[in-house]
Amino acid sequence: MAKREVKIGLKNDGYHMKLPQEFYLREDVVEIARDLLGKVLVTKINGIRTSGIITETEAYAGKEDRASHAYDGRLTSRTEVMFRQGGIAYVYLCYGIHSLFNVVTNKSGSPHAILIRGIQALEGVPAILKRIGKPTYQPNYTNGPGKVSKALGIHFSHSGEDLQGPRIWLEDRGIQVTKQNIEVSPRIGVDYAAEDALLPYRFLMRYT
DNA sequence: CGGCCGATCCACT
DNA sequence: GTGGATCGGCCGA
Repeated sequence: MAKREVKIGLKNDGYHMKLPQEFYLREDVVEIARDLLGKVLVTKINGIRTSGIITETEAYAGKEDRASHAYDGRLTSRTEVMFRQGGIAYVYLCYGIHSLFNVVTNKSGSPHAILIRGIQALEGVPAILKRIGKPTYQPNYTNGPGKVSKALGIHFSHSGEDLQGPRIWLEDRGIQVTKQNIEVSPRIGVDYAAEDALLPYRFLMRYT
């Protein structure tokens, strides 16, 4: 088998297994953030299919989490997406330049989300390289949240997209990630969140 | 309205 | 290690 284009499931896109809605509806956003390591984030933007293995995530635990955009129930036209039922994308503009992609989880009214902070490119590498303007792929080209969106063609206008839909979704391709391969740490860039800044809500996949 | 600032990245020293 | 890029969201007046 030369490529990773292996038929391992039959659902929606006819080739791979999309993570089902129930995956996103679970209560514990921290657990889901851990589960997302090793899953595959796929986009088909303007007919171009690109994907990557998720290697880094951060959980944002809703109204009680001072680091979350939805802290204290803050409901605005931007954060409204987080309050919807899990299984959709929350994408917002950061520093005026970067679109940051999040997975919304939990039931309607519980604004939990997971920031995807890193991937390892899997499919559509030429298209990814074209988007990021590099000649050859290096893992550090997709090891930050802004870089993830740039590589996969995700824009903040995609906020609210259904993850069972045709443009952005996640797949399980059977990549095993054991506890030994997971590193846990506090979240990045949330110093403003007081005591919540130290919560161990960041997960990284150790891979060689 | 006006002003501040962010769940970042990269080039440069 | 530092600073500039760059602009929508948010809050206060």
